[in-house]
Amino acid sequence: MNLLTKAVRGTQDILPADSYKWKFVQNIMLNEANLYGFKEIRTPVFEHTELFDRGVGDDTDIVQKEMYTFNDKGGRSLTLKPEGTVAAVRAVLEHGLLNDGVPLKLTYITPCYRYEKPQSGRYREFYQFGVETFGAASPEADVEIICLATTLFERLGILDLSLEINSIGCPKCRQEYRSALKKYFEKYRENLCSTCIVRLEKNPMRIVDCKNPDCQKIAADAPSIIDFLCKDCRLHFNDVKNYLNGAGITYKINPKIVRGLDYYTRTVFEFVSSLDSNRNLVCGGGGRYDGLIEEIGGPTTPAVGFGIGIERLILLMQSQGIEIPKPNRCDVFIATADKSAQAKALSLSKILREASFYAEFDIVEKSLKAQLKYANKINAKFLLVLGEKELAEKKAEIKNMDSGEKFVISLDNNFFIEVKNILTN
RNA sequence: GUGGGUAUAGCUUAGUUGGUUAAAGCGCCAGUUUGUGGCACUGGAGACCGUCGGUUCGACUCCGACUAUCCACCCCA
Repeated sequence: MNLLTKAVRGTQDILPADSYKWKFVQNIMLNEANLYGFKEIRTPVFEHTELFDRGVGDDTDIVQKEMYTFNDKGGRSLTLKPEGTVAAVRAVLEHGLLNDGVPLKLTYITPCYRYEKPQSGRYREFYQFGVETFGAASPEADVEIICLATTLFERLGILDLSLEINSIGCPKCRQEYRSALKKYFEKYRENLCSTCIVRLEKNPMRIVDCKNPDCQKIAADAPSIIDFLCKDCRLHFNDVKNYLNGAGITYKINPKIVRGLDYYTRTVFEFVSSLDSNRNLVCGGGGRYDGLIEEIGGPTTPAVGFGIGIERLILLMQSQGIEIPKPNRCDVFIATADKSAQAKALSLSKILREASFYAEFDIVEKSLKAQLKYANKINAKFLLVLGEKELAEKKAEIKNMDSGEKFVISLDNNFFIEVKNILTN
């Protein structure tokens, strides 16, 4: 196929046959966030590259090899958002949103871009739903967001998601943990995989969640972050667990969750699904990032957030056979038997549409028979046929396409009242 | 970045050990006597078989490269 008529690798068109699903899911997300007090924020698709270097972290995979970075004609280095949080933080700082008092709770649905090899549930352009709470250091804030996520999944009808949580502490306790890990893994240096040998120097915490079986074996007995949490971090984590228990939210502690972005502190969590056979799909993830705002030049401000990939979510819903409500049916199709009736069809459609009924009439000059087939194809509830006879008598038949029942209605001033009665039973 | 699979009408697929006009279903369009859809029947349009090159008298079929796509790993949403 010609490149001219080909979508870019890793991108996809959402066609009319599917777009209603997106709308349904997005509406639920935004509505749910609103119930928790999150207000929508919209930020540009691209930002200054430095923002992500600083915010996401220089040595993360995302920054190192996955960003869509380009120079604009003014010589600025810009980057398409690889995730949503950092851009939201930038906007918060730029507009001094924190000066209006805390907490500041924001939500968004935004496209994100990462140059990765596409596969199931992974695209180069994907949509992310996110919520962010700024200015709340309390464990309640963490749990509120986890709560939001679980009710959201419930509302969407998704069943088999399991919540896994961990605490990766603050920079202080993490430093101790890091050196302990280093010491531990150093003993097994020659048995580690090549990437982990590099990690040993740069970021030993990532060895813990390496998927290489040899590394896993070694990591099984590695020290756990939880044993290295400082007093404050430990208390925070305990409170999170207690609140989750109190809220009846089941979870599993997974000390291997490290998360790939540099900015996380303390609570981190993931929602994992055992989709299909043995595949584990991270369907949503998030955590606390108390250091990020300061990192990009703002005041020291605690924050916690969470993101869901919409493509993955819809994939998951489809694999579970969850039915998404179909869009509204056409209320009335107005067919015309001859051209002289077209003007009337137009004006009657206009009346119906102005009253928020879904009405259509023929705009491609089909034969009457073809119009009826079309009405059937679009699954119209009612059919109204207009021709010379109807125009002359100012009366027409309207037919219930499901039952075949017919009613005579007038085409004069009483048209709307009579039609409305029939449409609304 | 690493590994594997696939590439035939809009969609889902057939295509026999390479042999002449490349099939089918769905969808689309039209008709089955005149102004009432669905069902059924009939007909029609629609594919240079991903691209380029090679082997051969002859390639959709074999070989190679490229591209695209899917899947897994890595990583992540």
